[in-house]
Amino acid sequence: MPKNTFFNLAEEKRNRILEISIDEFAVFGYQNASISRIVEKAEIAKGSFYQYFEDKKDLFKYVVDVGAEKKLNYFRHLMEGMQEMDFFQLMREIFIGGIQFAKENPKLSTIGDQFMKSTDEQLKKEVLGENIPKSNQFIEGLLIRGIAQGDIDPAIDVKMTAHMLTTFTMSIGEYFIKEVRVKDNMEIMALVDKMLEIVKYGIHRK
Amino acid sequence: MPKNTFFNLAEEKRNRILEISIDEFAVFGYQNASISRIVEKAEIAKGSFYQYFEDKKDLFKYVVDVGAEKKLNYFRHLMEGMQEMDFFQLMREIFIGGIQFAKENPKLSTIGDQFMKSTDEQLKKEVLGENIPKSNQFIEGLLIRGIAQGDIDPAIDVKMTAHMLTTFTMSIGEYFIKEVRVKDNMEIMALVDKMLEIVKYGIHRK
Amino acid sequence: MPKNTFFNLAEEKRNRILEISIDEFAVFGYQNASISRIVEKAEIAKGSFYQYFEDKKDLFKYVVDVGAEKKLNYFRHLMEGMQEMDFFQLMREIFIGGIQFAKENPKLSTIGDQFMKSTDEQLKKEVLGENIPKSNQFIEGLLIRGIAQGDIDPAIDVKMTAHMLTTFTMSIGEYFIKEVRVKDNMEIMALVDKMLEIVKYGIHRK
Amino acid sequence: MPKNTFFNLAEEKRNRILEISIDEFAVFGYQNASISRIVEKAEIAKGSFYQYFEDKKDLFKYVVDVGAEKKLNYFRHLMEGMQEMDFFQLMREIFIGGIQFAKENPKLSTIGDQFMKSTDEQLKKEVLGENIPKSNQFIEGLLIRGIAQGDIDPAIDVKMTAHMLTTFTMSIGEYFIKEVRVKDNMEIMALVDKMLEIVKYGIHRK
DNA sequence: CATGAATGAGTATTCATTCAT
DNA sequence: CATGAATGAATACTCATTCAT
Repeated sequence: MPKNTFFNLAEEKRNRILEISIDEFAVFGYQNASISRIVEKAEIAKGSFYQYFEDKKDLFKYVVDVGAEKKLNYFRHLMEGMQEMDFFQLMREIFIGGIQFAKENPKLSTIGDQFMKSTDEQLKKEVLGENIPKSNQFIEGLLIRGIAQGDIDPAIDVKMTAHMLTTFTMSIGEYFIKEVRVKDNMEIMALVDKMLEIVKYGIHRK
Repeated sequence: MPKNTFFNLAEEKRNRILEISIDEFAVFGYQNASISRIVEKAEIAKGSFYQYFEDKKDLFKYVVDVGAEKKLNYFRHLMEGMQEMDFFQLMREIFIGGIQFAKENPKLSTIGDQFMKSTDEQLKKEVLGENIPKSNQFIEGLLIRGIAQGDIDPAIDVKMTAHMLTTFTMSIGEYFIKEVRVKDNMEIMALVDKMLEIVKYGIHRK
Repeated sequence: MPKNTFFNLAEEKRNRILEISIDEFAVFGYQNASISRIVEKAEIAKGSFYQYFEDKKDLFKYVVDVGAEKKLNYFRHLMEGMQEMDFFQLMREIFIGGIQFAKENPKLSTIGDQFMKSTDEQLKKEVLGENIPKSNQFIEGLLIRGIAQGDIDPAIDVKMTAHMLTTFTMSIGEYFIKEVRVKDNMEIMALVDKMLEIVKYGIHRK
Repeated sequence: MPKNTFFNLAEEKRNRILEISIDEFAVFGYQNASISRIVEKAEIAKGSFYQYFEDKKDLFKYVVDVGAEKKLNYFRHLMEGMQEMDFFQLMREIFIGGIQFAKENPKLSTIGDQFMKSTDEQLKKEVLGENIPKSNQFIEGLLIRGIAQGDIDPAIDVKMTAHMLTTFTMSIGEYFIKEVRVKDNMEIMALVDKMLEIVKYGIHRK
């Protein structure tokens, strides 16, 4: 976590540092991001940086947290309506939330994707803390609930299915950014529905 | 490509260098891999390294190639029987081949996965040559063929479905390495078949 | 140009670095000068060096500039009296200025001479900027003026004569350093006047 | 001197090595010339090179010697007619010989010029041997003879005048290569005569 | 006489971090 | 809280030369 000194900063300055850091990590990734470049662009002294953050990792952790926090907001409304929705409606919301977040925060999205895909387990542990929040587990929960409520085939392997869906959920934003470009929301919805059809009924000839 | 000097080396030495390089790239990734560390571990002089390889990228390219070559061997038999198989049988072989490769070559598998997931497009272009072979396209081809042969629902969005399956194909080795540990082959087959069931018929309650 | 950090340094330190760099370039020339040797002698950290200068070329450029600046000072007074002097009086001043500079700044003089004689046109362009100031042209101008004022034989080939005189002007400092050793100024003047006699009337038997 | 092994080589090979070395030194100068590049272009083994030559310097020495030898041939005829010529006729022959050599052997000429201008005294001593044959001395001799024979003003400072003329003799080839381009011999003669006029009668208004 | 692999000290440059003011 | 100079280990890479065969 950043030190108190950082949060005591004038908002304008704090935001400037944050935005520039996001830019840096989005473009260069964690390893190749350069503190020197950041402080130069942000027009703060090198020493000041280390008064705000423990070190490079501390800044990165913060940026990732900000992204996660923002992303969560795209799902907040879910929690409320959750009870009334079945599994596929929920997945629909999750897909849409993920895409929306990626569309509106492409840099944070990129940082998050890159980070999740990285194999630097050491870094992951340090950034996410001990409790690497297996996003798996959330979807696993949904699947179990879906089975209980009779939406989902009880014959599936839950863990594996959760992995399939998680993997895919995570790659979805990237796919929309890279391949689909910015389509209007109607088109996005249509594509999401086609995806869900597949998840639901598979791809075999009906 | 490594220089001839490398291939003229005694096999023992050549393998030592290769193995140590694979270790290095698997642990640190391309950017953070250190030539100094490699030559030290391999007990060769720095200058010697540069008699064998143009530069770091040349070594990496070689390691990736070795991995690709090895992986291909897991699919060679496919090409033959390809005509008689339907889409789902083919996917089954692809999954199994991928898993087998990952099980038997975890480090090379890691290197390949990391590399494919990396966002350093420049590096990709240089390592893979101009024609970055979108693995998407292969599966796209299979899907189109599957539709033509009546195995697959013509209503699907081919591009998107190809992306779903590619994403998953690529994460599958990783999944087995990380989650499933080394199970016996029977169990693996069973799991693969469950996956295919899902791809084929979806997860909804039948 | 060195960075501000360099000019903010304590004068003692700044001079130490400058002197040691001058030594290094004078002895080894640009190509063979070693940053490592410089920082070691100057007892500064390697990283510090790169806080002061962009790179090796930046340091060299600075050293050359310092030399040029110093040399110019030996000619400043010329500009004023220029109007009243004829060509031979001007050349006299130029010779004397060059010799004086070389006598009092032998290392800078060496560096400048070496640099001007070097065949690395790329380096020259980068150090001197696009406008490689052909010293030829200055003397060409003086010759033309001399002809107009009736001091100089209009039958000479101006370009070639300018080249003769320039070449000689440049080698003059070197000559005095190497061959004549440090004589008193009276003797130097006498020699300079003999030179001018030759330039003026040639060496044939009168 | 190259080792005997070099002179035992088939003429074709020996010449190939020589020509390629001349190219290399002409383009890169002594310091930046690369043995690796030479052996590669000449298609000989690295080890073979060191069977022919002691080291890089040994090769350079040889190349310089070859150039000097060739240059000397442009002056051989001089020695015969020397007795009948006066100083200015001799200088004329020397200028013309120098230009001719530079025109017909531009690479060797470049190597020689660069070498003579270099300030690496250590190298000079090693290449030329202890008795650095001051070309000064040759012209000094001519001047003294000229004075004795009544061609030249006895009032001149012989040493200094020799330096002036030497400096100029050496820069003359360069001047013709760089500025005058390949003119026909008539024009060259005319320019040489103008030069000599200046040396003889100076540049003052007659 | 030919070969070419082995060597290792050397190069310029980068970068996160510390520390004194 | 701000500053920016100081640090030094680390990086990829080069090159003339040696040596065993």
